[in-house]
Amino acid sequence: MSALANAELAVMNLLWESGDRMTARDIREQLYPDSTKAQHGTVQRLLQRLEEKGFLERDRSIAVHFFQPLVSREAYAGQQLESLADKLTAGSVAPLITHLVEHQRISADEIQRIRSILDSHAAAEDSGGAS
Amino acid sequence: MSALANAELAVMNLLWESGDRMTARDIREQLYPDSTKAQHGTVQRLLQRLEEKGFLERDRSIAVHFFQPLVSREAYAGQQLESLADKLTAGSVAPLITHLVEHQRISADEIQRIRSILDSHAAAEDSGGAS
DNA sequence: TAAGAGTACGACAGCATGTCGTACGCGTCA
DNA sequence: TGACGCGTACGACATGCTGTCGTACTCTTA
Repeated sequence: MSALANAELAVMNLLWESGDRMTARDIREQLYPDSTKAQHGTVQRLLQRLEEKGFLERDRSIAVHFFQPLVSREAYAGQQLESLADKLTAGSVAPLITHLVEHQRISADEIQRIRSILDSHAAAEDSGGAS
Repeated sequence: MSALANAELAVMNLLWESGDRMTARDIREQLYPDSTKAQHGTVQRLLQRLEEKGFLERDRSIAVHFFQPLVSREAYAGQQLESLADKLTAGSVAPLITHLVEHQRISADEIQRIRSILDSHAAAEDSGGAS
């Protein structure tokens, strides 16, 4: 999975936040509030490229297509993080966290949230699925 | 801080791994094992751009310059992770971790490492450095 | 001073990106 | 039925970044 450019990410953000499928018109109106005629094509182009990249799905059964994400924000974010770890820290996420924690770029609140994520995972492992 | 492209990252990797300052020649020989004359300029260009971006420092006091990183791998990695979180999850790192944990893209070992990072940070907060 | 090694940087091709224009399809309504 | 509006498909282009190379200049040293 490749990375998304700015405008492409903006489109995906709309789709992720809408929670429902959208038409190209919906997207254009939100992306370019002073919606001129020209931006029409721009949005179509962005949607087309996002479809090629496999980030969204297009319902062609109706004349006016509907668009919805194929990749969730969480999946994309997770994959980006993985790719970062692969490139920089031999696939390991811990060093990334280390730096953030040590330089206080993570709030105590965040730390607590992460800890409880890890804890709940450990609990699941214990009760059931450990390999 | 911007992102590094492939060739630039390769140079930084050499510097990070060497643990010492390097000359352009060192870098060229490791980056292009079949080191032709032309790659000379390529490496110089890469080094120049990395210097402009603030990723490395050049010792000009000698005719043959020495290069060393200004940004540690950990700092760069941490910053990239932050930037990722800013773009995708409103600055919060927890959701990124969540996905990785839930989809088992993190080993139990890694989880343990992260947990101990968080624990040691909490200990430091308790004993002394809380704001 | 001539040669060799190194530095500085202009120039270029390739690629992705964002943008626009245009051709075409399809339904609607006078 | 024909014109119009709206939507899709996509070619084309300017821009910016990257990696690459060539070339001019500098410095040291024999």
